[in-house]
Amino acid sequence: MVDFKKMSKRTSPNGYSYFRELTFREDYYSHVPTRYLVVDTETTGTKLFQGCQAFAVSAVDHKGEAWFWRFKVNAKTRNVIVDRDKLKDIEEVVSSYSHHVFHHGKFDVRALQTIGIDLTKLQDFWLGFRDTLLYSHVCDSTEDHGLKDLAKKYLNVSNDDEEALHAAVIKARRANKKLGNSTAEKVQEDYFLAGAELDKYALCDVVDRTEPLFRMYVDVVRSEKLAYQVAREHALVPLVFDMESKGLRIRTKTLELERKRYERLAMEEGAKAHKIAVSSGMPKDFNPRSSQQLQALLFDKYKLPVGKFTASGANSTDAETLKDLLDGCGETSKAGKFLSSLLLSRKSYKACDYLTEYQSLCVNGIIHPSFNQTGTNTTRFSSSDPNAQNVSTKSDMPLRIVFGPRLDHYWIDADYDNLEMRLFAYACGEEELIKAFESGESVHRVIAEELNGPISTWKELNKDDWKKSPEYKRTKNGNFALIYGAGISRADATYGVSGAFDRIRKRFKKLASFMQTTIDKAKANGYVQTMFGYRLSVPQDRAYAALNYFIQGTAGCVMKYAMLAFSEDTDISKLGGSMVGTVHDELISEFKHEDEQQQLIAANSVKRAMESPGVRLGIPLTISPSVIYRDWTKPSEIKTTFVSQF
DNA sequence: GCCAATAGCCAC
DNA sequence: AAACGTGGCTATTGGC
Repeated sequence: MVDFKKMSKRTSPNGYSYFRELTFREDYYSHVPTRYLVVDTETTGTKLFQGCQAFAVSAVDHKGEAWFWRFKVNAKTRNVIVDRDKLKDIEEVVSSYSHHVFHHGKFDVRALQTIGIDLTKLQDFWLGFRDTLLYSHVCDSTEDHGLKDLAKKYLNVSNDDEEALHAAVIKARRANKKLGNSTAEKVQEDYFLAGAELDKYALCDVVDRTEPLFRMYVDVVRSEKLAYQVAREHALVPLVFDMESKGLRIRTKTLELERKRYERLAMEEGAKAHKIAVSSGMPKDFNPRSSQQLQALLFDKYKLPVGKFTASGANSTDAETLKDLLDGCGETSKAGKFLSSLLLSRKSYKACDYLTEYQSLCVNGIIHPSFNQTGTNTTRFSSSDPNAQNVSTKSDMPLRIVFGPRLDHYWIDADYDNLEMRLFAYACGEEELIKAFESGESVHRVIAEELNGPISTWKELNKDDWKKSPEYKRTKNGNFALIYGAGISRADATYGVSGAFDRIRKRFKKLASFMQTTIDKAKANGYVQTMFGYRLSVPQDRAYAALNYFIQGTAGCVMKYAMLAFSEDTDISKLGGSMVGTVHDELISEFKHEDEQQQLIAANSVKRAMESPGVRLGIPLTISPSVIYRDWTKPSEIKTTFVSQF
């Protein structure tokens, strides 16, 4: 087992000071500053890179003195009409405090930038920055972190103000529409149309909600000794803020060409499917994107055999089911022709939808995904507008091709090698698996041989590439299922070997006992702690997920520390490198193109930064950086020379 | 017109 | 009751 107590030394690996620095800062986050200002903004929408702006600012200070400023909004263009005097006033008040409290401050700081107020320029702004959203996640990672929900739950503040505002906005929208102005998709984005209801609501948010919540959380964090974790989340905010500002370059020409290509394919195949459906007796307005109408055709008209069911008991029409049906009825039958056109058009629609979304969020060739520190139950980031963490890598839909480094720049794209499985093996202390990791042998293969016999006896062994053999692939999936908390039957089915789960537990005894202890702990305490001590509450009715929380949570922590290391690495800052995105175990950073020697320094530095959390844990986390010149689908290998010291 | 539920599918 | 985790986005559908 890893001796987590050893870590209390708070030493920092490879010369990085972030662990020590966070310890120093614990005091900041477990005490209420003597003077502070709570700030909130109201905006014309959430997409601040797409023209949405702040139109109102509310604030209250430690003494209870409150302010409210509001700007006019042009209802036609949705542009905020900025009043210079008010702006000056806001700046004067805000800059007279060294501590600023927000709920989701990253958003408010960005919102204020849209009207020309840049808080990040204030002296030591990020040091005085406090965010109740971050406190909320540290104190209870699983609960809803929305300001209204928290205030209702902990302060018993009603949502009357929001309901009144909502009603007023719906009314105002109708009037606005009559004037010929378009309304936003969501009611919240039209809050600027309301009158006094908005003013009241905005003040409530700071006076009755954020300010008292802040004081409450500081107490909780002090008494439950969570300040270190709060410090870590706060330390990340400026890095994430800069990462979002930087954004990813979109290869706009490729995007448009690909979008058109997928669109054409979607239309063509959709038309074929439609024609067949109508000739089979479906109405002329038959919509192949409707699962209900599909069910009527496939299971009522064609009488195809029912496969699996959806959560609510309907006959599933997902791709897996349709492929099975296609295998069953053959490609030449009417139903078969329909199904193959449908599958292709659906896939193409999907690609087209993604690309259309990217296009709509692209500004001057750059896209700025949000990375949300509190968006998951497990310390992972979530990403939105667009979600940069689910860009298709499929060979028949390689959408990563539309993302790439800026001109005269390259990316260092590095991901951890089998991060979660590795953390699992080391956390268990399972020597044989650890040995496999340290010798570079495939752990999936070790387990595959346990379940299927020696590799030489595998039935469908592909000699050139055993990783493509079904034995290997099934085992890999099974290992993931294990980490995800699968039960016996699901695990066995995924491994494709009956009794697989039990055999693994018998062979790897420490793995079995670690799984059980983790679940027991979660049942007893209501939470598990990652290897770095971040507390993750586990829903009581789903204790089986505890292992996943532990592993995924530890992996999430690894990435967060890696990002801290990246930002304090002097070689990287000398090269002007900056992070542009992360996909859970992958970190993408951008550097200006100079020469090969500098590129090697960049790759080595990224490797050093990303491996440093492993040094701290005593777990060798290996990463292999690659270089990207043109687009995200084409990494080229770079030989690094850096070796982490344990 | 508004909203929530449902289904489907992309990533790790 | 069910038991494979964490997310985000779009389209359809039906209730109010």
